[in-house]
Amino acid sequence: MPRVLSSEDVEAFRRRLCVAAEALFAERGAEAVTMRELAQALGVSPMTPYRYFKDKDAILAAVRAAAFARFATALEAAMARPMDPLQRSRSAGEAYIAFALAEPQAYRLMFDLNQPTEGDYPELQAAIVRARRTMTVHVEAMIEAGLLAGDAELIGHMFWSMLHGVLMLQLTGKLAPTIDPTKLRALLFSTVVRGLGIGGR
Amino acid sequence: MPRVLSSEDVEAFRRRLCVAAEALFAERGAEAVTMRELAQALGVSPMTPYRYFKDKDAILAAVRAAAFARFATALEAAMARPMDPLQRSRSAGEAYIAFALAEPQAYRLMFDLNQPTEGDYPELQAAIVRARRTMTVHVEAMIEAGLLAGDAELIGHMFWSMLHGVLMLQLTGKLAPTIDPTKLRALLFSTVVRGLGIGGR
DNA sequence: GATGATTGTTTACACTGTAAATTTATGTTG
DNA sequence: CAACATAAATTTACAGTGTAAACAATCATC
Repeated sequence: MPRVLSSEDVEAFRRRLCVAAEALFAERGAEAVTMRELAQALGVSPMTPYRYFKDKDAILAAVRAAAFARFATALEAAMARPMDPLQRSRSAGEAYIAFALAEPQAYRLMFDLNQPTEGDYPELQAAIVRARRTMTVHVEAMIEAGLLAGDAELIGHMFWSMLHGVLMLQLTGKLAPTIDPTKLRALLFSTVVRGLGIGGR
Repeated sequence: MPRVLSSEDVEAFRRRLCVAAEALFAERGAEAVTMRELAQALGVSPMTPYRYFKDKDAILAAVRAAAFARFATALEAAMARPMDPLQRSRSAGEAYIAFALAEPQAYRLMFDLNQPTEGDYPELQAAIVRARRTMTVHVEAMIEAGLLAGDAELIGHMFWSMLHGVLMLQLTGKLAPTIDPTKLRALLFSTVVRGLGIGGR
């Protein structure tokens, strides 16, 4: 145990801890993971994490922030290649869905969990606003391109609501067994697109 | 303490317990409520509830079942008066929203919580299917009236998804502060209705 | 090399759900 | 009616939780 930790060391350990925590959270849900087993996974004593994070809530906040960052990165990547606004919008939606289905626990940590102390973690706060922005940029683009008219933020939230709704019902196993989630999403998307009058007519 | 409990007595205590549990759950969330304080709220010792329910999970199941029942009753009431299918559908949607906003915790208990042992409680199971049916009846009516074409269950799930999405984002405080939930719901509803081509054109 | 600060560990505590032992109060029986 | 049997409720006890506080171990600096 070296006497002094460079801030890189601290950062490194924090990252290591976040990775381990994320893996455990993804397995059995955040609530079910114990500080003691998290510590064991890192090969340190149960109290060591407390040197790097105030408490379990702070760890949760860090893991959430990381998830938001990955999410934003995934969406930005999906919109990176040049394409027309409608394509870009569809691509963003697909990336959103892909992320939620690939990392359901991360998705729920981000968008389902209600962390009352959320405001105490500026890093998390920043990650959230970045993710939110990523979700509305393409709507603005569509409006600017004249494909759509109205309040960009409101319309963005509409797409968000609809995606979030199906995904949450699917992820929590609430859909009727007879329902094919993919079909349901397709119907939703096409209906909303038609309702907005995008792409012609 | 009478020596033998009639099944009415048992039922009565169970109901009393469920009411108390619901109140506590609504205040601070189900997870945060302690068996000890639930017992205290009932004026009994901490272990007494275990005579009437196997464990805390069973209490949660009972509370959820009660919530589903109230929910179904509310929706059925909203659809009771004779009206044309479109009105009925709108009325059901409004009742859905009203319930979710009036009892957000109950709503989350019903539709957000993932209770892995859900299948072990037939009463809960029954309450769930009743609620689900209530949510699709009016879509079937619309299809029969020729206002709509397609798979009733799928379309019903579409409405459900969209309602659930906005409501969850609102209830978990994820909407941007600039967004008016009522406006958002109105936009969603009108867009989907137009997209489905209901009511003319 | 002694000192002091900083890292990590050990111990300890209040709290959780609940199993097991124990008490209490009643209905049944001699 | 007294004695018992038994269901109902309570008390006690335990393993496990997050984490505060005491402690031990390491190294930079004089």
